[in-house]
Amino acid sequence: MQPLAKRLAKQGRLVLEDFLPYRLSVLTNTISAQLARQYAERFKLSIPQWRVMAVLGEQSGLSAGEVGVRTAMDKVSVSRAVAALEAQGRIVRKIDDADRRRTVLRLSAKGQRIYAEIVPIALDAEHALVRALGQGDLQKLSRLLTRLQEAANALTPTPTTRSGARS
Amino acid sequence: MQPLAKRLAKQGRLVLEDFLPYRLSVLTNTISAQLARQYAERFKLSIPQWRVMAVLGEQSGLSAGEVGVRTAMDKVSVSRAVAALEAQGRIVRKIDDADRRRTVLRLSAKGQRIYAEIVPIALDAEHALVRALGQGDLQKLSRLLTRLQEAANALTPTPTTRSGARS
DNA sequence: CGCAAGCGGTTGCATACGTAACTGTATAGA
DNA sequence: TCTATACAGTTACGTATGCAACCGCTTGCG
Repeated sequence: MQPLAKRLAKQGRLVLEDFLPYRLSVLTNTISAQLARQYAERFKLSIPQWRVMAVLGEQSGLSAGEVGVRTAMDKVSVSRAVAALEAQGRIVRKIDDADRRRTVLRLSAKGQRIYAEIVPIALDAEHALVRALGQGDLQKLSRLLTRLQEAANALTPTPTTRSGARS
Repeated sequence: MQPLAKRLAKQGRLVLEDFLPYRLSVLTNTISAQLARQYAERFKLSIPQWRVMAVLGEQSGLSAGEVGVRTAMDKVSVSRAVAALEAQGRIVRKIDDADRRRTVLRLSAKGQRIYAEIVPIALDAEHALVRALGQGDLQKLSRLLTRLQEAANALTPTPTTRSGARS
């Protein structure tokens, strides 16, 4: 950690510590590990499960596929998270009558209570991260992340549903 | 994706798409998956292995523990990556005479050739990401990431060696 | 010395994850 | 209507990953 350094790889040489993908990876992992620990300890929730609850808390009645799109998770991850959440009695699954391949997902009453507990924790965590940034910095960060994500998407061969990930 | 949105979670509600840890996670995963694919296809290298080579290419003769610090990987990951790289004939392991618990690591000639091939690819990938950003944006991004990393470190209970991660 | 405690590194085990194959349902076209 | 194809979601399988126990070596202290 240099005090006021360039911190982006320079011509020709590659210094891992300054390499953007590496820095993003370490940062993300630090944050995700921290959040995962909290969710797991307090609610026995994995990050995929937490993501599913997060989208269902905002918009109820989505199908598994729609959840996948909104959480950037592949369908297998969604399927597993949904199965676990259902086993815990936190969500309810119902086969769509109009199309019996689809299942419609909702938070149960219990799931809603947990959701209500988790949201402030998540927002606090986010706040703790951005506390050190000014208001202008925050918007700048947001814009930069959007641009980087677009650039990253442009690199991937199949810009179909992206998958995996943490947080 | 809103055209010019706030994109950071607002008071009370939690919109996953705007939640900073989530956005970072998706971004990192997109990038890491892309890099991992390239390394794997062209060099049969995993990201942990690539990281080990990256630090040894910059500074030869480190111990496994030192590699761990510089790559933000835990010692198990380092151990496995080193074992694989040695099996591929890309690095050389030598027991330290002064302290026979330690092993000193170096790239082999073959390893150095591969390293020389990979560095420009990695830098190109980084360049493709930041291409859309201006020079000022780049420095801003770098500073923001540094601040966020510091904030994230402050949250973790044991600020000892951080682990895991991709890229 | 001799032994307890600590450190560098590895291995075993249990879990998480992604890819691909599979089940059941819907649908377009002959 | 019958059949081929596509789609939603699940299961199976191989690999990767983290934690904890472990092995050998070193060192501090009696």
